[in-house]
Amino acid sequence: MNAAPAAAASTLTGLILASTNRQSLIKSLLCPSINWTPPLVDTILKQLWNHGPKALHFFHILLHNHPTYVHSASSFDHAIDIAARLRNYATVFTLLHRMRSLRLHPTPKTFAIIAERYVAAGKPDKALKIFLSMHQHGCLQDLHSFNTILDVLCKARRVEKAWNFFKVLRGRFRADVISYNIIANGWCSIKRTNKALETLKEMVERGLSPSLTTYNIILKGYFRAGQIEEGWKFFLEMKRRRCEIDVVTYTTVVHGLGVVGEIKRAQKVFNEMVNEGVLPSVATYNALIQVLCKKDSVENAISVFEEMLRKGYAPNSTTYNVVIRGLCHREQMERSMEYMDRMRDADCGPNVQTYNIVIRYFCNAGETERGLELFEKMNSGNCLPNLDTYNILISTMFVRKRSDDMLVAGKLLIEMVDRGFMPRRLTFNRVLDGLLLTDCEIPGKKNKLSSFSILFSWFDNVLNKEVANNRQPVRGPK
DNA sequence: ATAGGGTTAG
Repeated sequence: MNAAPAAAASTLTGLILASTNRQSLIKSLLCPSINWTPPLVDTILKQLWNHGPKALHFFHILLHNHPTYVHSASSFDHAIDIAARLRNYATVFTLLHRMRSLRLHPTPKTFAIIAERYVAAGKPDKALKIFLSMHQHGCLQDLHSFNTILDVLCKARRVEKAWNFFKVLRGRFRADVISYNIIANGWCSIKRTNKALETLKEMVERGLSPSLTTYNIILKGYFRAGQIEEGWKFFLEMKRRRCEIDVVTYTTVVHGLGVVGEIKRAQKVFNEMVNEGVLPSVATYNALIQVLCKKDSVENAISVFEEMLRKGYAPNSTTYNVVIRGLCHREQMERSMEYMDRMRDADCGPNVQTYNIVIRYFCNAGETERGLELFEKMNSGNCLPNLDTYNILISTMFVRKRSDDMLVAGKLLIEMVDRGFMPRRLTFNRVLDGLLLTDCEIPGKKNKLSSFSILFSWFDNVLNKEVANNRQPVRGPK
């Protein structure tokens, strides 16, 4: 997308976030000078990702109140993703049916989204059920969608379930090398390298040949499971057999050696790849920079970062975040702030992960005010806090044992629920206890009691839904 | 959005 629509999207996102009155928001959004297009709507939905209720509100206004604009299938997918993440399944199915009535057919992607959110909510059987019912929604299952559902389960570490499902249906869908790679990678991700090898043995017995991706999966599996020398031998064997090893292979080895502190070997492999005619990618640099930060020195990491710039690479937000984290870790907060500025100059963030890193380090260093300052800054900019941000800040509010901090914790708790984030029950109880104690100790109870009662009403509200006790990482929009 | 390589700290 070029700059103009992106800027227009940010302005509109700001307008939606600032609105408090439904009628006036409708009026602003229906203003005839706004040229609504699917990419514009998609961009706004992505920007509102960490404020799900407002995102859905916006989507519904265009859906129900706009006289001519019709949502695209991709905007529906975003809205369904957001509703599913809020565990608002009634809305998910309403939108799904609405898509069909508008003759916008739900695609395999739509079902992949719903399945992924079910799995993240701890309902893998619902995910399988929605996959098996796809054809009832006018969307045929094929090998592609079969592989997708397997991957969704594996990425959420439900590998056993994926494997059982796979065994039942592999004949019907004519499982291919990609299906097996997905399962093997799943086993590797839970450090069961031997199960991965067994699965691949079965694949070969069924007449399918491993690909370079297959080998890269096993290579990574060894390193991930801490089987460094097995990984190294496997890498040598790949070279000896003249597999066309690629940038992914090298990146895996650089990272794998680096995380166990084998910095010299990692650097040697990094230098070797260029000689072999395989150019490092930004991800390769990120791997090297990260391991230098962790196991060597942040100065050496930064010199690799500078070398990367000299060679004409464009660092991405991961690169910056890795450097910033390294600096924070060495208590060089001011320098990490400089790298945040460089991110802005490069038009590459900072993103919510960047803020979470620096906020966490300020808070852990006892500089609560600076953490809160950054939180205010992201809130007023175009970067909305996520669940991690709230968890970091709320737990920080307990360390100083100050009554004012309890009030901030209460305010943050209300705000996060308002934005569709479900706090853990523990968080709820801590904040309530904190406020209760404060109320007993401090004169001028009146204000405290009123925030207290707001919290109680929220508490009821949330208990009637379903308090999330599981800490599944939530994947962002695609 | 059919598979493999970089992002937290616990």
